[in-house]
Amino acid sequence: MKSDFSNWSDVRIFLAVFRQGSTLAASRILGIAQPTVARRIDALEAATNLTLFERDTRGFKPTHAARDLFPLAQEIEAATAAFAKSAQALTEPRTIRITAPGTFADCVLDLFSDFSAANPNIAFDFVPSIRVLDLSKGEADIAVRVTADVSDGSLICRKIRTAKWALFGSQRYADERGFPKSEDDFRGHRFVTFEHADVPDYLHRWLTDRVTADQIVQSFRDVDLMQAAIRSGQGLGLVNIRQAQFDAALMACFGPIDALSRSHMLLISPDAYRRPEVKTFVKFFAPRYAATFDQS
Amino acid sequence: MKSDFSNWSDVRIFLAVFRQGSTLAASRILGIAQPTVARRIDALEAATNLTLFERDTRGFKPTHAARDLFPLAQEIEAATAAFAKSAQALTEPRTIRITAPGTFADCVLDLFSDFSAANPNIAFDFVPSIRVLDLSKGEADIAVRVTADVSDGSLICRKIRTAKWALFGSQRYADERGFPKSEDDFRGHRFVTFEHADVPDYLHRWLTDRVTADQIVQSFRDVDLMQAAIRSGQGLGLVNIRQAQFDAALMACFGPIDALSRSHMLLISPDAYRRPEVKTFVKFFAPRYAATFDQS
DNA sequence: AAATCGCTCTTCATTTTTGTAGAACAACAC
DNA sequence: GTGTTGTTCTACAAAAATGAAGAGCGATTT
Repeated sequence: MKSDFSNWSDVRIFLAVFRQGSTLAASRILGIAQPTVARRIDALEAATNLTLFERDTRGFKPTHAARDLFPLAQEIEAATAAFAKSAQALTEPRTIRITAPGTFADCVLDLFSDFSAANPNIAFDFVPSIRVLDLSKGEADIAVRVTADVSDGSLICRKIRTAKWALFGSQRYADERGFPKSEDDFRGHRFVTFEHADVPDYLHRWLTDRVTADQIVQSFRDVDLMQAAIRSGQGLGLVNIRQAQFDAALMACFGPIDALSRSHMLLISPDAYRRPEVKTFVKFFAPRYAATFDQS
Repeated sequence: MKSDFSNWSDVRIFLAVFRQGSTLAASRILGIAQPTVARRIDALEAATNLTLFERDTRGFKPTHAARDLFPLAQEIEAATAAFAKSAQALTEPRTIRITAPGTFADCVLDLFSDFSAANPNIAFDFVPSIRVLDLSKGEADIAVRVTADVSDGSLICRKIRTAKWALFGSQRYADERGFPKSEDDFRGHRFVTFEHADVPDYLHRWLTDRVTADQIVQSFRDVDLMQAAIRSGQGLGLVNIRQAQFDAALMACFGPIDALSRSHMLLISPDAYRRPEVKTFVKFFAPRYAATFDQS
């Protein structure tokens, strides 16, 4: 009485033998040796205390007990098939759900176009801004965040860029008024600034906290226009350091302003990072993003 | 990519680890060693191409994929439980379905009482006379038959008794008229016979085929009465040889009449004979039946 | 009547799986 | 701090399952 039905795989063998009518035919279907098939049936019979097949030289003929059990064995088979199918589905590429600050889309749209061209089978779903925490709850796969603090240690966190800012002016401005030497030296200088409802205003606020309203000669809603104004000598303005490198006319008054540094992070839920398509995307995205500029 | 989900037992392990949260706790539940549990999970992950658990020093934490798969694994578990339960039910003693000639019940009722007293958990179901063939279709488990021919070779056939018959008379009859020497020597003799609607009449017909109607002096509907008539010398009559041994007054005219020999068979379907309660019954019944007499 | 085919069973060497024992590590209690 | 508990790993030896090859046996075909 050691009825120990723990080897569930034996019902796979049972079904094959039942359907084929012989252990030899079953062994061919199952891809295992015939003696093994016979041994598994012996084991199943021992486990159930039943005689499942009538053996003779022309094959294995199911007994009444086996016929009774057959439909139940099929149920098991169906359940395992569903399990396997679902497991298979989980390995297949799915839509990558990504969340990012509002300004993000404008800046890196090209990157997504490029990626989609190279990987046409990987789709994206841009989910409206949600908290970082929600990543671990599975509401999104990837989040782009500009804050430095990573609240949830279970998330994979990849710093893809540190945006640094400095105060720039033109040669003409320098000739006329000179450059301030530090952020405590703004008296008598003139500034241009950038403001937009969709963009975090910490740059603008940093300026207004340090200069009087009449020192700000103009406020732009477009970065390029503001840069043009700086170039033409209308005032000093905050520009991303790497972006400024492409504009020879811009000259930094002094070094990067640490208080304005912001890390750009890619946060990925570990579950998502296991998915090959997510890995592929991150690998593609991170270096290219580092080379891009945005205002946030 | 050798996704070969053939070891169904691994979902048993999967469920235990999922529920316990650690391979060690799971190993205790399952009664197998912890490294084995961990290895089975590794194997399942390899088979499904999924990471099912996040390993660390405090246990195995299910991933999202594992959580998705869990309900399906439970389905498999439920199906195997149903299978095991059904298999278990098939091993438990069931009613023995028995079919026999009409006269049978009267003759061996005591045997059933005795058996039931000794095996109170084994029940019987007397099914109305059906053909032998129906045994193999599973309509009954055991059949008692008196014919010699066993049509279906797949049935287990046990000859439990050969009933032989001879013509008996009393000393007084012998003194008055002498005994016939053979069945061709019935002229001038007188006979008694037995007839009953519920009993096959081959004995009676054998007699009427060989003697004239006026030679039969009396017909009884009760065997004991007929035997008493023979004893008193009223005529000769057919009596079961073994039954006659108990009645010293009865004398055989000549040897057993072969044409009247009948084998009593116990036919058992192989499926039924595998059931322990059926085996027990047959073992009990066969020798006792051989010691009993009946008219059929 | 002989040959062939499709089975099952047995044996034995090989491969695979399992268990045991112990190291290493984090969390927690005292 | 220190010890204890609960966990995962890694070896390595032991046990078990597997496969290959071949004997034997009926039924069927030639």
